[in-house]
Amino acid sequence: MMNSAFDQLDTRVQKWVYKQGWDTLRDIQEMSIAPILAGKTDLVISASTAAGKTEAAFLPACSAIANNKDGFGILYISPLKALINDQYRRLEGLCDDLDMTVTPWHGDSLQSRKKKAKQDPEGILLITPESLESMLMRESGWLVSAFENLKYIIIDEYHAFIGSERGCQLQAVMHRLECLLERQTSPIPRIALSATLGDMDGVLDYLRPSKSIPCELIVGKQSQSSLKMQVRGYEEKEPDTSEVSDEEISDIKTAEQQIALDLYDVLRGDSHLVFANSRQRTENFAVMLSDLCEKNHVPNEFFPHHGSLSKELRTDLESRLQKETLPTTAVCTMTLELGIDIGKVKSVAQVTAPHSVASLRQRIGRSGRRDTPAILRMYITEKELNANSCVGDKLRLELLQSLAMIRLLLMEKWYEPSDTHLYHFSTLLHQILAVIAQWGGVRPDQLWALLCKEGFFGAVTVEHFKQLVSQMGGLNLIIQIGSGELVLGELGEQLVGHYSFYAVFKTPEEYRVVVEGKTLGTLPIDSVILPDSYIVFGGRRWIVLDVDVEKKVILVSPAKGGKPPKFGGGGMSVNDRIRKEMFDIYSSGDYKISSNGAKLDFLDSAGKGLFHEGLSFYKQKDLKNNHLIQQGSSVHVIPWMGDRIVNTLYAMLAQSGFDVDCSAGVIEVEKAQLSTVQKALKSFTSMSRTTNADLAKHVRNKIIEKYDHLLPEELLNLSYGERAFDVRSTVKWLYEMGL
DNA sequence: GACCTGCTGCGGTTTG
Repeated sequence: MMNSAFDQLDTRVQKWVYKQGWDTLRDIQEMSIAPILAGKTDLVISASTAAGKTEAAFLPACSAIANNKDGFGILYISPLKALINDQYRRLEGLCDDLDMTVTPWHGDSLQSRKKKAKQDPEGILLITPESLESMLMRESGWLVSAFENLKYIIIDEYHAFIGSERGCQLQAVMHRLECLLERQTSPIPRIALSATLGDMDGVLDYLRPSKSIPCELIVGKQSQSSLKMQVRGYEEKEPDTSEVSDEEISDIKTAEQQIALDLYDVLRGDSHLVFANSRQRTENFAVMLSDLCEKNHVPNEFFPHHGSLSKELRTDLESRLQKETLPTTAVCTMTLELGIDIGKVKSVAQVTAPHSVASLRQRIGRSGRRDTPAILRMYITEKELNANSCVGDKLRLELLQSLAMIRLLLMEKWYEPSDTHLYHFSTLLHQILAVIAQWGGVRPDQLWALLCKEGFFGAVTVEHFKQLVSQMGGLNLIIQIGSGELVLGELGEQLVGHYSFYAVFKTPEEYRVVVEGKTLGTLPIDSVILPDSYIVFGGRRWIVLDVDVEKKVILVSPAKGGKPPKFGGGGMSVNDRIRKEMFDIYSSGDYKISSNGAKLDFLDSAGKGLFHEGLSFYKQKDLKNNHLIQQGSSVHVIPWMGDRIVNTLYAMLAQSGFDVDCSAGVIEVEKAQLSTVQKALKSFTSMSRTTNADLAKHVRNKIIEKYDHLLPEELLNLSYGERAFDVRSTVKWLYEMGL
């Protein structure tokens, strides 16, 4: 371990490292020491889970503040309360040895601990962006003294912030803090810890848009651990009700039931994760697998885990996984994708195509124990074909997308870049209110300089800003007083005064699901649940006793039967690169992965059958050369491009009066002739002066972010248009297609 | 055809 970087650490930190029994530091830990101790640059540390990012940041940062006396030396910001609690436990030992205080500070942390830290701020503060926002708004005077010796800001799970509303708020809050502490000329170094990211340059720009100090990048070596993988195909049969009796029908298994049987056989007896993509499917698989345990008279080891389940149910399952004493399979959504400490599991199963390549990678990373390979099993269902099958089914698009994502991950090492060019006017409105609340009154030019000029609402022009401020005046959110300063209006006071103000993202209204006084979790208010109906929730079956609309409570009692409720949710977006890869696979007729000159096959025989069905339809229609085909009375447009371009084509066709439908990247134009649609598409090439906002004018529901309903129509069209459409790329594509 | 995250101050009850 003797090397110069390690020698620069505080001796007590060195001793702590020896005490852990580590013979060497990991590569990222070693590389981080010099730049962090120098403290002249920002830093992005990018590596996969369990590569030691936390220590890479904290070993040198703690060394640098080891002799600080007054005030917090390190401000650590995390997107999750659970992660703050995990990190507190991880840092306790090291900080004990340094005689340094660590204070976890979020909505659920102890009042006593917060009080102590307020009287004697010292060492490390672990906090959420929302709690930091509340400190800025309510205690900015105290902040100035508590942070007077602040040396570092460490941001954990940085990829979770990039491009989102919370990311916007985080940047604004960090910048406001730097201004409050008058540190513009000696900026506080920001250290961002992140999973492997798609677009590194974008990430470096995003961390400090003003670029007042440079940003360095440290990337961990890709882990060499091997991966065992199989994709399995299933066909959903249409039951032929004419020739079989009712009894026989009940014997026919749906594809999901068959998948549950296969999962039961292969997973029972060890610990695994099953990612099922939606809360409804998660509940369904958890209960099917539990039923199989009951039927076979063995103890249940399959449990659901998702964001609508109560904290208690979730932590029980997390700690059961962590203990590693009982075989445990969690059927889960992205709640177990990253962050929380559950140790490693033997294998990961993915039911239906993953939402993104980035998330597929995170999921695989959860599997594989010491010296054993990671194992991924993917279960894909396609519908049995008949005379009425749609083009998407005939092309076997879900299977094809899964194959494309696996190839992009393993062969190209490609992940989706985050979208950092959105407007986020909703968050800007929030920040205007927050800054006014912090200072009491602010001049419009000061607001503009603080929030927009420095760059994190960079796409916002002075004109946009004026429009927004005047709209806010009209709505009585703010008032301009004689001195020209803006202060809170009546509605503004109301919003800012309620505790729900601090979070900048939108949350739907929910019912609580309660059994005998114990809360199992929540359901969205628009899911229709009636008394006496049967539901599946938390992996068990219930009958609904009562629905209290006033108190928003659903009372349940154990029962047999029932189905998982719908949880609702928005749409998803597939990137151009994935659709192009899908096109390439069918064009070459080969989905296999090349490795050292060999072709690796990873598809089971049923999956191969489905693949060849899709491929033969592709060839029959010559889709390599035709992006438009006539099927009966409908014309199908198949661009093999991402959802932004598909949405744009869809909107253009709809506004030209066509009857259109869209699914999985295929647009169906009903009751139309090929030549008519072709002519229409050709005419769109002259639409390059149409803006994304123009297309958004015709969209009915554009309310996506928390304060969208308070925005002027023009700004709402702008932000929705940029999110959903891409006219320029669409016109370019139309030209390239020779249209 | 989707998923996830967070916030206050105070009043009540339980525990040491």
